[in-house]
Amino acid sequence: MTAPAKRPGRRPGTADTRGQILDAARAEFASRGYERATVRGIARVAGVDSALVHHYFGSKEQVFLAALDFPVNPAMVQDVAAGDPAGIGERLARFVVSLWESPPTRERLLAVVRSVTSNEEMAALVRGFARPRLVVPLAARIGGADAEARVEMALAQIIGLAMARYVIRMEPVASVGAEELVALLAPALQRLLGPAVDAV
Amino acid sequence: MTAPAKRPGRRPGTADTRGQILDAARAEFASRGYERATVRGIARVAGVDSALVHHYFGSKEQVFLAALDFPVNPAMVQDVAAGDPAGIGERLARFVVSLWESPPTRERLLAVVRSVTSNEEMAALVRGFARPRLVVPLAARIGGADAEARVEMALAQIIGLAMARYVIRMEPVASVGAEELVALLAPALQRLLGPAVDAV
DNA sequence: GGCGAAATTCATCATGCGATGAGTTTCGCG
DNA sequence: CGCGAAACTCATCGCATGATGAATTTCGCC
Repeated sequence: MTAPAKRPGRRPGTADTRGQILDAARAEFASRGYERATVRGIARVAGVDSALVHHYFGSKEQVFLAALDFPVNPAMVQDVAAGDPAGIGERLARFVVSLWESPPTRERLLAVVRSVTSNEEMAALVRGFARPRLVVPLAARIGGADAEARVEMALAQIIGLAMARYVIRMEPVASVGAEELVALLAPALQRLLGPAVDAV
Repeated sequence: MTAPAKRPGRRPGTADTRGQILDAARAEFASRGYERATVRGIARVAGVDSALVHHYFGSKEQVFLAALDFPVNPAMVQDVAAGDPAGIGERLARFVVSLWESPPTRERLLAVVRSVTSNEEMAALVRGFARPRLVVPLAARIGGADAEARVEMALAQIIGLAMARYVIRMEPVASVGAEELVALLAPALQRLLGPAVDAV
């Protein structure tokens, strides 16, 4: 009645076990970060022996990389950058919030955020991704002397919001709905990225 | 010439060994985060047997807490909140940058940031600190309907900047000087916390 | 229907960790 | 100067981890 007496050897039928392992890995890495997640834990969640994880992926690090499989392609960033500069904050906010509110993407992003703080390789990976793929294109689009720095401030706003909402879970931002989130983020981003407003 | 042949037993003279252990712990926790830092590593840096760390502090967690000893007192926040609302962004930016540019404080903050992502207890600690000590007082001061949410966006901007600059080390913000940092941060914070400007 | 390849588990290793208890040396009070 | 307490190391335990290699079962092709 309980455990179906798991015997060694191939299981009958066709199940996407590899996929289940990846799902389990994503969940574990997202909720614990790279260091704290364990191959055995992933195997347990996937309902599988830990050696099978090694069989498919070789090492913990490779499971991690396979589980990430990053879902932001350059065209999306182009779509955000193009169009009316007066709406760039809103478009970027909507894009970011939609990424975070989609569970599979959120898991990947959380895994990255949770791992980047204690893993220099992860930091290097993010660094190598962010600058050419996000900072430079967006900065080119908005123009101005300190364009890159302003784009990075916008990125910082986004990263920090993710930390506050999903990692630290600070109230009230942890609980507001997606639409209110956009309403909060959009103006902040707009002021960083939009045409000069000469405020202060 | 090499190692002075360390024997067991109390060492002659008076050395602040406990303090050295705390320094080593701060350095280790700051650069690796809670999970990755090890009691043995701390002991090695302090030039001491790992059992001595346990002798003084009992457990790894208690070393961590002792190494933190948080240096932000409520009066500082009051100083930032008080005064001309038109200057609150600048005052807060200067305060934050001065914290991060002071090495001992930076180590403590980095330890927190590096640990909060993979340690729910740490997250709870930050949550319990941020809301009553920072969010509520500042929100009360600036007023308005969504004051708390706006304060948290400002906090998010600060947290995210710390991540970008010190953890991920994204260029250019990783390398700009303190004064330029203030110049970048101040307007962003001002727009979040200052009197309504009705932009967008 | 046989056979190689793929899928799966089992048993096991070496390593590094946090922690503990016992032993040794020095300090400082009386 | 004696003696208890404090500072310090050593040896060791038990545990969890990542990893490996051999054994077992099923699949799918010829």
